[in-house]
Amino acid sequence: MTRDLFAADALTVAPLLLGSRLTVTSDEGAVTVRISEVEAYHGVGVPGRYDPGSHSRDRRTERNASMFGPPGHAYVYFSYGMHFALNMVCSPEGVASGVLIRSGEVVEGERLAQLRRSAKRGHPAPVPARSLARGPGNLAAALGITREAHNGRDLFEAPFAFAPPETPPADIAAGPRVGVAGEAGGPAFPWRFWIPGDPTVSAFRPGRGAPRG
DNA sequence: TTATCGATTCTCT
DNA sequence: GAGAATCGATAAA
Repeated sequence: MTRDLFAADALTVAPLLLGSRLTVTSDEGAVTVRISEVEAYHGVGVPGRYDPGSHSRDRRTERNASMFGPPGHAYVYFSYGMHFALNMVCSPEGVASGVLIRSGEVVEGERLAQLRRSAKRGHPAPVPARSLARGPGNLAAALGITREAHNGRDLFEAPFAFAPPETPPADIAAGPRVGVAGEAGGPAFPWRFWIPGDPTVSAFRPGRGAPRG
């Protein structure tokens, strides 16, 4: 059962998701991405180190509620007034942990992904293929993810479809998380994982007050 | 190539 | 009311 993959905590699961495929289907069609970059976030109830960078670090709120839900489901949040971001919920129900899907390569539905990205930007100039799902906001846009339609939904049922990697990546790189403030965004938390050399991996941006490393 | 900044709105304090 | 798990444009170097 591939669903069992998500029973472990996010830090364990995150690197195992690299190279996996996620499909989202809608009336408009289906878009599939091969995941190239992820980040782990640990919240309430996860054994081990306190993660000050997580939405669910202290308590359950209305926004982060689905991070406490059953593993193998989606946690979708709205960011900076204009972007959605997709997480895969890990750990047993009641324990909050999730893997943020940062980037991927569009392997199916490139035309639809391109249309969605153009619509969001407000002009029709195409974006380079490697940038279609580069960065969490862009990936969610390419897949047509919204909080209303997808938050809390099962990743193994429509409109989602999830498949683990057929052959895991030969190499995996790890480093600080992107855009996370303070120590949680520094080398003390190398909880970002990516496929080295993959052109779809997003650019690193340090968070406010994040230490250099 | 690196750095800074505006857009836009939701969530939590 | 402050700040945010971002993006893309623009400026500086």
